Amino acid sequence: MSVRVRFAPSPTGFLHIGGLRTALYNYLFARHHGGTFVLRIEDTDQARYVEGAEEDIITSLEWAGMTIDEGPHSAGKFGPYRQSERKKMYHEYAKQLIDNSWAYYAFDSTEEIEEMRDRLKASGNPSPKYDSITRQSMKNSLTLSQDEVDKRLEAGDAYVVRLKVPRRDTVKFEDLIRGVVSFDTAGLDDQVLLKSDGMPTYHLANVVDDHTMGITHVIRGEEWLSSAPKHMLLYQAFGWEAPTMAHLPLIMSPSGGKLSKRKAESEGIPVNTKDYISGNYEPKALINFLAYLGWSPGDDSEIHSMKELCELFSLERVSKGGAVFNYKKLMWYNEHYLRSTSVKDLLPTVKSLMEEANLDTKNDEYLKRVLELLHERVAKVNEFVTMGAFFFEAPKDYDAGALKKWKSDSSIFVKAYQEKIGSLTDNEFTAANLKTSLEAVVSEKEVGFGKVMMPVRIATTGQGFGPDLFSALALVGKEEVIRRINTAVERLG
RNA sequence: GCCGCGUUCGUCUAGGGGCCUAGGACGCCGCCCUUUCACGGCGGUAGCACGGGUUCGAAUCCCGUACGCGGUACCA
Repeated sequence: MSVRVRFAPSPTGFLHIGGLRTALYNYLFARHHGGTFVLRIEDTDQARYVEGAEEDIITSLEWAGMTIDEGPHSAGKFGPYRQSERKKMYHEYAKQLIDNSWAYYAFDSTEEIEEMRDRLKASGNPSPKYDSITRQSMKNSLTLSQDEVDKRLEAGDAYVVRLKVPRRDTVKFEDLIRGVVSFDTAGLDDQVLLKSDGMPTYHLANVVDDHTMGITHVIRGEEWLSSAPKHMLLYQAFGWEAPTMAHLPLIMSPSGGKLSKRKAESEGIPVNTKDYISGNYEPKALINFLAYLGWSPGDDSEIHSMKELCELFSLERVSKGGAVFNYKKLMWYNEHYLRSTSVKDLLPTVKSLMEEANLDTKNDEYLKRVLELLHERVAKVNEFVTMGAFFFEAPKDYDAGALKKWKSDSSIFVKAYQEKIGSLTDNEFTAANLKTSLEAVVSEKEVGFGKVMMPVRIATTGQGFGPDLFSALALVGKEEVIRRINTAVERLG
């Protein structure tokens, strides 16, 4: 049987980085086995539905380099791939469960259930549940007469369908990552399967869809582990073979706990995939980093393309414990991938970023030389813009940190240098000559190299760091360099 | 509270009874390179949660404790 996996997010917001990793592990597993990667949209919660979320999910997956084999916008014979469009199906299956005594109608209102919980709590029960014992005191098709049930149904009374969890049983199953896990059914609620708005809950929809879509492996976050026994019970109730389960460790925040939106933001970690897209991160870096967050191939390798990851991946090698998101390591990956991309390939991206920043990139040859000077120094593509803006326009202001190195005598040295290079012709305005000129000033004034070099750098680039100064100045050109020095002397004194 | 899952350097991890005086990577620190900042090269720092077993031998197996995380909804 060929492998079929699914990534099944609910469109309640932008695709979270944790969701992206879940998708990735599903994708890698599918590709490794030559299987199929399905995207299913779990839009059963109408209250939390967010417009545009589905598009964001698809865009994000594509950006990351995952191809969806089947999904709402891709071909597939198991559709529809949005749960809201499969509504009718869930009712049929729920009915089947009722007919087989695996589920029942329940007419309790939310208030009544709350009341029941309060009462149980007051009586000393520390964990009030809607379980096999409490259901006997509630209004449902198990306690009400058939007549009464029919009457209510006909009258259009609000109802839900609940799973009839066996009273005393143990649900055991093998998880590919965790080994055998077992749960006592006494701890399980009679889970709602069909909500009063007619929509199924996750539990019903998920099981029905996984089965009818021929899913062979369910790979999802650990937050689902506790509900897995309910799902196993459902498979049993339907008489279906359950897919193989694999519950992934969670991605944790550096301060502990699940990497939530709030936590991530307060710790400076972009949490939505779209933030990585707009932040100009390298998708290959994010993927490589994410793949290693909870998994490793077992050797000392660190760098792998998506293709290699597909070959190497296996669920057995996924670790069990939660993995803390390490932003610096992500940046290390980002730098790595940026550096291994040639200037030629970087050019179009940088060019459009420059244009977005309203910089006139002159010609491609010029831009290419700028990139060559900056290539080894940037950690993220957009830094080509922030670090290299001075190649295209005079500095608007001078970096505060750099200014500390602008001393009272700096203008003297800078002017001396200006005078020196003023005598060079345009053809002589080369990195080598610019360096010789600076060395001449240094020996004439009998000061250290940095005493002259740094002020010149600040005056011409506005920064206290950057690429080789002389190559940069040669590129900027004589006329402009002289003008910038004038401005700096005027403004900085 | 209850249920479940987990626990090797600060972080991600290798390790599945002797090959471990625990390996790699990120970070951090130092040195080299160097006109700045980086890159790069070299070196260093730091860990088997704790307590009991089992065994000739335990990071590796078993039990307990602690801690962490998840779940406990007509949310997914």
